[in-house]
Amino acid sequence: MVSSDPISKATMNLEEDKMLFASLVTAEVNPRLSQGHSIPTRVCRRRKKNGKGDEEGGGDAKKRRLSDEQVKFLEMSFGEEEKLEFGRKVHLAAELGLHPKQVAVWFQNRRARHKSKQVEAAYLKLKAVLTLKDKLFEAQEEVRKMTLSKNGGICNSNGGEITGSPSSSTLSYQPLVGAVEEEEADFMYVQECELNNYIIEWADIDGM
DNA sequence: TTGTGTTTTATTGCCTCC
DNA sequence: GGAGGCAATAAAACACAA
Repeated sequence: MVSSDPISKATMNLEEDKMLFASLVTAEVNPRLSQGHSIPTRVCRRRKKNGKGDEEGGGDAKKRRLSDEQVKFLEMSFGEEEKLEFGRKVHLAAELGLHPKQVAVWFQNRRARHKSKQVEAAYLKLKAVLTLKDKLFEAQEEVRKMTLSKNGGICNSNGGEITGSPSSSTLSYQPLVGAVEEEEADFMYVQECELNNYIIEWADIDGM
C-alpha cells in the first residue's frame, strides 16, 4: 500500500536511505561482500621502506606531484568517464608526458576519493533527515498537548493521533484534521513541506 | 624552524572477470 | 593466467600554527 502521507513517505524513504548508506559502506565499497564473500581477513603486509617498485625516470624513486595542468586534464577526463580503458590510458599518458601506470594510479586514487565523498554525503543527508524527523515529532507532540489541554484533556473524535516514539524510525502520523486551530495547521503544513523538500533532495542523490 | 596534520602519489595483495 | 579493480597502507609533499 502506498501512502500519500508525507511522514509515512519520509519514513519509507528513510528506510531506503539507510539501505543506500549501508550499501555504500559495504557492498558498493566492497563488492566482494555483496557477492556472498566473507570479509577478507587479509592484513596488508607493511611495504618495505623504499621497496622496489618500477622506478620511473631512471631509478629516481622520489615522489613527484603532478602539475596543475596535468591534474586539470586528468580531472576533465575523469569527469567524462571514471573508468579508464587501455586506449584512453595510453593516449592520456602520451598527452601528459606521464607513464601509463601513473595515469592508472591517478584514476584509481581518484575513484577512491570520489567514493569516500559519496559515503560522507550519504551520511550527512541521513543525519539531516533524522534530525528533521525528530524536530517534526517534537512539534507534533507540542500540538497534541495543546489540543488536549484545549479539549479538557480529552482528544476529540476527529483529533489526530501520533504513534511511535521519538527514537523510533517507524514513526507514523495521521493528520489532525479539524482538531487544531488554523494557525497550528499552517505550522504543520510548513513542517511537512520542509520534510518533502528533503525527500525530493534525497531522491536526487539516490541516482548518484 | 619545527612539529603535526592532511593530501597526494605509489605499492601490495587479494579478488573477479574474460 | 593475465589484466584490471579495490582496500589498505606507506611515504613524500604540502600546509600551517606555534
